Amino acid sequence: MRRDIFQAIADPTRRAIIALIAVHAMTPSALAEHFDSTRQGISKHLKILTECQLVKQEQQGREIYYQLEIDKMKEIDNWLEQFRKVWETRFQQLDDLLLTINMK
Amino acid sequence: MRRDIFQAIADPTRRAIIALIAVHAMTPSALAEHFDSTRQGISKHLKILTECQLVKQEQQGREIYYQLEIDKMKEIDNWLEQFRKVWETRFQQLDDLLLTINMK
DNA sequence: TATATACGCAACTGATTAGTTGCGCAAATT
DNA sequence: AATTTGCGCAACTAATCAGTTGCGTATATA
Repeated sequence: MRRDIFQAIADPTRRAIIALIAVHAMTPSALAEHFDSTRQGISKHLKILTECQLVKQEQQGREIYYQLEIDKMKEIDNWLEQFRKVWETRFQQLDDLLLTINMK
Repeated sequence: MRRDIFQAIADPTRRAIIALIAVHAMTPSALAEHFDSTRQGISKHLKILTECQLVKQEQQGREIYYQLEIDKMKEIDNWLEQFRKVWETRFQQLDDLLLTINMK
């Protein structure tokens, strides 16, 4: 069982679920209406999202509302940080190049 | 064959490859030395990374240098954009809350 | 109290995946 | 010219994954 964030967002259905519950919490049945698959299928995705703590549950009577743990999404942002440095450096290099050309 | 960026970065070995070649281009054999798997195993990962255009090749004699297409990484950043709005809103809400408390 | 609804869990299936070994080919070295 | 090195490709295997159907259980409604 790999079950990390990156594995969680690899599936397009899960990314769609994340986008939906980012707006407001939803039940598995409500979510399933947005997709072609069954409620159980969506539940499985929610289980994976829960296991890697991207999602938390809130029981209300017989309904369970799933909500996005927005802070967990920042982990992806943090991972991207190391590459942001690279693309800023490359941009700087392009900048330097343009400067050199202008100085000719 | 899914083969999109999110599927590409789902594998920890591929993320490690990306991090390595972000610094400078490397050959499959050189990359393989950093991992427990075989050169062919690494080549398979490079093939997936190439297919989703996260990586480009440059042949030099019999060696093939693989280089990161840093711009493609920005696609992940773009996807995160929609959630940045959410976490900024939540932050703003917390801010508003604190303001309300202070006003009491 | 009977019935409908919302859900999770378990078992199953077909597809995909990460990894392997074993080629063959082209470039470099001897 | 013979050998070594670097590589991609194909075939295979074991594991994982997305999705299904079929339960059981708890909550709500009639």
